[in-house]
Parts: sequence; structure tokens; C-alpha cells
Amino acid sequence: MTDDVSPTKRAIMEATYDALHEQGYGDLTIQAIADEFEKSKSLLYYHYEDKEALLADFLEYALEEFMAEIDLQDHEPLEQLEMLIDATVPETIDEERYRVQIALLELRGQVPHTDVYRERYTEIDRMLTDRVASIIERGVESGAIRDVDVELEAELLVSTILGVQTRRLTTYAEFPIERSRAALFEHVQQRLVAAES
Amino acid sequence: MTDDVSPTKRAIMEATYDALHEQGYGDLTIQAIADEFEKSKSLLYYHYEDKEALLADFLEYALEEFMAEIDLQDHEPLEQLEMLIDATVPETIDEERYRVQIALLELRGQVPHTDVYRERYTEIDRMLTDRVASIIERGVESGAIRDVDVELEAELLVSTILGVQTRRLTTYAEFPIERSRAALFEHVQQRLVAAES
DNA sequence: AAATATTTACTGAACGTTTAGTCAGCCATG
DNA sequence: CATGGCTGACTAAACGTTCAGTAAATATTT
Repeated sequence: MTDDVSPTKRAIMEATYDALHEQGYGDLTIQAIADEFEKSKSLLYYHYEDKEALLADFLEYALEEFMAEIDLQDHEPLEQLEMLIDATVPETIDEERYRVQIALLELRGQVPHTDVYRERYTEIDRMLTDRVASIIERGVESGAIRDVDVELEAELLVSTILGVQTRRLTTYAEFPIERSRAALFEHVQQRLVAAES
Repeated sequence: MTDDVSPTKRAIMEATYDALHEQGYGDLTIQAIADEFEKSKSLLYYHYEDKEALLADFLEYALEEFMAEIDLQDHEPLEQLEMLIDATVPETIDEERYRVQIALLELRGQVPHTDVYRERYTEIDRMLTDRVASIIERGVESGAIRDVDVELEAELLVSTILGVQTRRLTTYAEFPIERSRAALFEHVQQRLVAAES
């Protein structure tokens, strides 16, 4: 959907972001989306069969935005891991990233009751974990990373990142994000970096 | 509320659990709660001013159940940490624990739009982190744990636990819970346990 | 290239249903 | 016979969804 989609559908997705941001998932009505949308409410039904279809598409849209953010360049494995942390748990979080993370948090809560959502989150979780695992694997091969259990380390890192992200979004602003970031970076250093020989 | 509450209010809380479990937060209506409740819908309004008040009370109720689950006995610090992991991320998750965790996951998604929720989750987050920190501190004092940055280690462990919990609940059953548990236990060993001298 | 038909994007008003919330009154117990 | 716990019938507003219709763009015929 990233590029090839009609401007109208894109506008609907943006309106859904805004509505979700203002109302939360519990009060997310078609009317609320329409209110954030320049065109009419009925147009939503021209483009989508029903509310469920619209929201399913929105989740895909939001996940694409998330994946785009962590599209890492060619770098050393250790640098890539640090870039990943920096992208998922940035020191200061701008409006754009904030609304993506909030949206994904809200929709995740709906997973236990919507099978399509569960599939999407499973998919993204696996993609992310595999991505991390392959970075670590490259590091092991090049000698930059110790000969660790690759899958285990990937699981651990992904979980910790998600945990920090979630706690940051759902507690007050005083949440010690610098401490958590430091802990994440140090975690990578201590568990993964090969001892100098 | 754990003990001193009327049976009716308790029944309302249980009905809310069931409704939340069947409908999800998005479709959680007063009627849905009443349907899971032996008595009438109007009675809900006899006991609570409105839906919001009922849900606020429910969150408190659910958080108490959660806290009760991790009420650790007197044990060695390292044992306590392992008990904490075992309570929050059990190998197999029974119905009771599952519905508590699901409920807390769903309500957490609502935090960005409901200040009362944010306060509660901030509170529980802080309590949990402080509890972990004090366990680690005791370990350091007794020499069972290395002389680490206590707050940092507590942050890291709490985040990782939440991350594992969340991923487990929002991906398919194939989620490698054993690997995640192993990683958590190993994490405690490797980062916290004092080297034998 | 003018005239006509068809399709596409879109709207406003309306539909039946469901929602949160009210209220007059009932029925047991003290 | 008063009071606390409780109910069923009710309402106004909000809900998701439909639909008849419009105006502009595009395709087809003449």
C-alpha cells in the first residue's frame, strides 16, 4: 500500500490514525473516522466493505510504516543492532513515530478477539525476530559477536525492546527511557560482544 | 477489594472478565457485561455511577489479582527472581492466569486515552520495578548478586518480562515460550550471579 | 470531433439496531 | 412500614450501514 494506493485511501488511513489517537480503540467509530476525514462518511463504505475491513487494512498500513522505520542499511552487525534499538526506542520520540507506536499498541490489545490481527502480529513478530537473528548470525560469522545461541539472543532482544516500548507508552513521562536505553545497549555489549583477545 | 467487597460487586467484576474475554475492549458494552451477570443490567447502575466508573474499578480489581500472583514468599533473592519469572511467564498458562493477563493487555491499550488507566499502570509498573530492585539489592548485600547497577537491572528485567508476556499473548501458540523462559533464567544467571571466587 | 453511454468517486438523508443510562416500582428483611 | 437491593420497561442519542442520486471523468458510438 505504501506507494501504489489512491490518495483517498491514504487519506482514510490517516484519518483513522487521527481518530484512533483521539478516541482510542474502544470508542473508534466510523463517525469518528469520518470527522477526521475531509470527505463524507458514506465514502468510507464505497472504499471498504465494512468497519472490520477498513480496520484490517489500517493495521497493514500501520505495520508497513513500522517496518519502514526499521529498514536498516548496510552496516556492521553490532551497529545494526544499535540502530534497531535506536529506531524502536528512540531517546526522544517524535509525533510521527509516537502515533504509529500508539496505534500498534492499541490494535495489539484487540488480538485475542480478532484472528486477522493475530496473524498480522505473528507475522511481524517473526519477521523482526528473524531479522535480528540473521544480524546476530552474521556477527558470529565475522567474529564480532561471541558464539552465542542465535535464536535465544534474538528472542531476548526483541522481547526486551517490546517491553521497553510498551512501558514507555503506558506510564507517565517520567519513565526512565535513558536508563532503559542504556540497559539495552549495555545488554548487547555484555551478552553479544566478543571478548577482546 | 480483595476480601472486603460485597458478593454482588465481586460477581460484577467476574462478569466483566467474561464479557471482556468474549467481546474484547472495543465491543465491551454494559449489555455484554449484564449478559454474563446473573442479575439485571440496571443493577450495574445501582452499584456504579456509569460505565467508566465500573471499568476503573475493574482495572483495580484485575491489578490486585495480578499483584496477588506475584506475592513472593521469603526466599533467597535469586530464588525470588526465578519465582517472579515463573509467575509472570509460566511454562503453561492456566485459564485463570490467562484471562487476567489478557484483561490487563487490553486495558493497557486504552491507556493513551484514559488518564485513570495511565495512573494505575504507572503505579503497578513502579511497584513491580521497585520490588525487583529491592530483591536485587538484598542479593548484592548478601553477596549472592554481583555489585550491579540495581535500578538498571530492575528496569531491564521488568521490560523483558512484559515483552515476553505480550508477545506470547499476541502471537500464535507456536511462540517459543520455553526458549524465552530459558533466556530469562539465563539472563538472570549471566548478568546478576556473582562469579564464584 | 460531437454526441451519447458508462463508469467512477462521491454525497446527504435515511434506515433499523444498539447503546448507555433512567426511573417507577417491587419485594424481602429488620 | 421503612429501607436496601433489585428489576423491567423505557428513552434519547449514537451506531454501522444502505441507498438514491449527482457531477465529473472516461469510453464508445456516430
